Amino acid sequence: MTTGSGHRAQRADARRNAERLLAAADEAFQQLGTDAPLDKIARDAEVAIGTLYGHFPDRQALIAALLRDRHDALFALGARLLTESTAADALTGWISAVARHAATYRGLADVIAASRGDEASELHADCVELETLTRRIAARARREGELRRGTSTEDLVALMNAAAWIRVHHSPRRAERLVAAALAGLHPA
Amino acid sequence: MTTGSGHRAQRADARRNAERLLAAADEAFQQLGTDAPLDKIARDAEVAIGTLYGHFPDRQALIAALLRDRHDALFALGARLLTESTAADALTGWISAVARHAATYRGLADVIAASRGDEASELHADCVELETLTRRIAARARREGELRRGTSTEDLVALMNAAAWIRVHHSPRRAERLVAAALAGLHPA
DNA sequence: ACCTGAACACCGTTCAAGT
DNA sequence: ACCTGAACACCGTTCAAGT
Repeated sequence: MTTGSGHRAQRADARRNAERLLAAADEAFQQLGTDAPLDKIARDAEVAIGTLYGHFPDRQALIAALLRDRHDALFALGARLLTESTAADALTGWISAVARHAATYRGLADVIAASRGDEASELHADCVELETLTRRIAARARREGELRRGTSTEDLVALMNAAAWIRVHHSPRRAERLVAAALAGLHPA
Repeated sequence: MTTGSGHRAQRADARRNAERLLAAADEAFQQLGTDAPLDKIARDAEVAIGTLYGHFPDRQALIAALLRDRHDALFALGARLLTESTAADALTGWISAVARHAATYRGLADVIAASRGDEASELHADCVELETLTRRIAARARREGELRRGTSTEDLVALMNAAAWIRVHHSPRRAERLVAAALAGLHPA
């Protein structure tokens, strides 16, 4: 207890390290994909490798921390689409937005797909939230005659992930064309 | 020259090693995906790691050798579809067959997509052949009013790869439903 | 002509020792 | 409370030495 300033100094230092690590990780993932070497990230952040593990117990934790803000923005967009757009616009807008998000880093679509089935993953809660929003947006589209009855939530999740994969491995344009074609094919008309 | 039997014995041995390596690689790729450890493959084949590199200079060479037979069968199917099926059946049959093929190993869709743009890849020639068949099957479908005019060969290649990705990361059923939806959406009607 | 395995580099992960 | 980096295991790749 004495002064407390020692504690504050420590925490500020730790916080600074965490931020440097996140910045380095973002750049590494952007350049090399989600399986970029962790020791390179530590080196770029100018901290020891043990410090990285101290802040982020595994690669997933690092990815989850980096996606935190993006996910919050994405979920806010989903809520807005549900109330402020037509059912059709909400559906196409949501699928595109999630596909764009899951293409933030090469390999992210694979990580997200793997987290869906893995309760222990630090991304699992985000996947559940994402699926819930997809379900609600899909339900509205179905109710208003914009989506075929047989189409499941997981069909749409698969479409979003596949579109993200195409964005990375082919091009954003191809991805958008596939989404447009698939949604046209899933129309009840 | 002497007897020649020495040479034959050597070659038989080398051939046997190559076959053991291919069998081990097939099993490893099937279980662990295309980035399975090469030293595990050598160990399972009961040869030294140097022997693996002697036969297959890199991972791509190993994958290419394993796909050789499958690719030949796939190309034969493509040729058959062009002559022995309706334009519509040829298109759906081809897309499904390639998607199923590219999902043989986890990670194979990524390898194939990467080989498309890489002339140095040992799989590049196969990718070109695959694209040529896709182009011809698509051209016929377009001519016979089964495929929208704006649809490019690469759109279809992207669809096949994405379907393969979904087969692996979601399920074959989702993949088939996406292909059906996308092709419906790409119909001119 | 082919095989072997030691050697080196690289990366993930832990932990005893420091402040 | 946090940081450090040595230590170990694992994997990719090469190559000198063997047959």
